[in-house]
Amino acid sequence: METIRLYFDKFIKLNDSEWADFEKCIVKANIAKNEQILKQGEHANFIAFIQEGSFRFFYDKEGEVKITAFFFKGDFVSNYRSFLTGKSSDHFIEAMQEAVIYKINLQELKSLYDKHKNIERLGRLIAENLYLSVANRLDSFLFQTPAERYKGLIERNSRLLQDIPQYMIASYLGVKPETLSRIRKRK
Amino acid sequence: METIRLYFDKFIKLNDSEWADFEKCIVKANIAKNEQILKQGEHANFIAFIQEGSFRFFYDKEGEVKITAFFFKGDFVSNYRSFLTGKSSDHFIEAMQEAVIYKINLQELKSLYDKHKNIERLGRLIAENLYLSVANRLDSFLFQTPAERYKGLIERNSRLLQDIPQYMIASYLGVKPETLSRIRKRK
DNA sequence: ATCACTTATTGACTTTGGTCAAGAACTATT
DNA sequence: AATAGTTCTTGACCAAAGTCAATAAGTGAT
Repeated sequence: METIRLYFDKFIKLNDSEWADFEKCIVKANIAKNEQILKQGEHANFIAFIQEGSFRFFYDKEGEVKITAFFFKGDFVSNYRSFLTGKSSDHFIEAMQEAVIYKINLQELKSLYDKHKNIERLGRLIAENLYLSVANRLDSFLFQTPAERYKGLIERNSRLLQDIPQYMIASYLGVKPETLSRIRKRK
Repeated sequence: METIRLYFDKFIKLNDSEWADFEKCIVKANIAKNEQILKQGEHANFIAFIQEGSFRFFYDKEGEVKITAFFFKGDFVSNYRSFLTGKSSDHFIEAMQEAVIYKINLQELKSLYDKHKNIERLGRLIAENLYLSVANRLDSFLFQTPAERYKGLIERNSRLLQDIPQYMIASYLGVKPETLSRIRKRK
């Protein structure tokens, strides 16, 4: 548990009493490859911190699969919209590799927000952080071509993308697998 | 000032002492049409609440103008990314009509976060709220055609879009004015 | 090593939106 | 009302990505 505390320290350093309460609400889970930690139609009543492994966040309507996000080691994983609004998720979250996560439940997090100002602040910092990720991703669609998005993605994440099939990367970039194949060839 | 308090009450009800401190940090400003409240290259050291009027959030590189967002009455307006990261803004924010806003300075907001737990919470709620807006906008690019984006936009905002020229709406939707003109014709 | 299965590439063709240019419609000012 | 300046529409053509189908390459299991 101390290893995960170091990760949270990057957001905010909790004192021992705050951390003790926080720790009580965290549940460690080992996730098998291809296991789904959230299904379409469920409410995302948790947010989880990834200690090891990676996840895909995808939408599946009548066999048409679209990958909206990848989550890697060190990221928070959830359907944050569903988490915030209480509405049911339109996406699945599925482990792409064996994974270790620390889950915290929505209700418990809310009472931690009430109890500790610093955890309330942690909640703000997480929200701001997630805002920045999604704003960056939106920008990549507003201002970049698929080829530029691909270039940026591999520059930032080449190692993590190593064992992700190309058709999933294509979906994440918003193009068809054939198109990504052609993008890769032409440079 | 009491009218604006009602708006903030929708996020969180501040008690009189919290509100008194909050109010001290708020600066009312009257903005002329076409006035820029943030310029490219500046750091967005404020966040503002719109009491009246509307703004466009746009990027201008060598005459190529792209509208990334509109902000209306009741919205918070800023370059939130620049606000959070401290980096300079790559966008302008410009009033499309005469406007009345309440600005709060970044440093002052930070000390309010330190002083009042409820304002810290307000900060979280604002961040969560802005997350949801940008996530919805990203979804509109991931899952919708330009025609669907247009339909959704006018359904949600028809009144507010009344006096915005079509070429700006096209830019917001990520298409050229000619294309929007054709979309409108074909239905 | 072989076979089955999944993933990636390639080619031919279609669809959608972009580009460029001309003209029509609208607005504001005198 | 006339003019100038925007904004919007339309047409002809172009470019980029999608679709469909065939084949190649890669992966795992026996």
